[in-house]
Amino acid sequence: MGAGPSHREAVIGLIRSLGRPVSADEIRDGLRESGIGIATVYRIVNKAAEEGEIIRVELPGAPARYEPADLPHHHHFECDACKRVYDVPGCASGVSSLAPEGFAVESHEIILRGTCPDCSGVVI
Amino acid sequence: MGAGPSHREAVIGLIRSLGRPVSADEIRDGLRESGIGIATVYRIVNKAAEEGEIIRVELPGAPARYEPADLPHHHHFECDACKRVYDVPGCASGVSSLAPEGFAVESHEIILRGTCPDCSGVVI
DNA sequence: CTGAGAATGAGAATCGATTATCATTCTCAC
DNA sequence: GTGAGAATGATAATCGATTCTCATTCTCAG
Repeated sequence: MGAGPSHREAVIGLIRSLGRPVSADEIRDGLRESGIGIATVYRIVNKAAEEGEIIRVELPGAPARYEPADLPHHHHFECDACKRVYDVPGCASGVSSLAPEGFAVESHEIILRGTCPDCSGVVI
Repeated sequence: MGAGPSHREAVIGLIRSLGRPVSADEIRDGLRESGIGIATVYRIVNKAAEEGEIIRVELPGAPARYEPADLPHHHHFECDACKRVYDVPGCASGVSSLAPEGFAVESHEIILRGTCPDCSGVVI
């Protein structure tokens, strides 16, 4: 039986520490000194997502990303330049009431796009 | 071969008439009596998107969909049951101002999910 | 130490969406 | 009617993401 696989701790720790949703590739790159393989990264995030510790964040045309499941309600910002995804706290009011009569809204998602501070090119 | 309208007219006409974004498969199925092939559907929508007549709508985990480029600003509702995507008129106020300091927002996208009227099971 | 069982990494396999290929068919100016 | 060139459909090929396979390595109770 497992007592506490260090790979799992490293993966979950990375996801919790970065403060933004990370892809499987980003996880492997972030832990490359440990020599972890991509298959192991997928095994760990799939299991952790199944157990409810993390959630899968899917954006159009991008690989799945993962973030802690216990974050408060928030949305995402995708940088057009570096493709990184950031968390955006808060929510717009009246989002659910946009749906026409007859549509039962159960969840919603807001994606902002543009340029992140790192890529803004504005060097002061 | 049907002496009907050209394939391009049929495809664009279907996209304009349905009032919701449609995928390449939906287009072929909607025009199956014409015997149009999936390759031709892709050729037409790619060219029309390039020319600016239609736009590609990408949602997470779904094939690309296409809708007229001249629609007013709106968003989308994806039915969890039938997977169809509907247009939702209007927009939530203050969406762009959600981004933290330093993030330059250039566009945004709102996706509502839930059950559409067709799938609600409420028969009146 | 030892063996059973779990975990791992490398790479092959798969998956759905989209694109490329190519022989055939169609169009139309002449 | 003819021929050049464009359009088409069937299907093979490709693509990126993810999963599967399997030989090897690790862990640890006995």
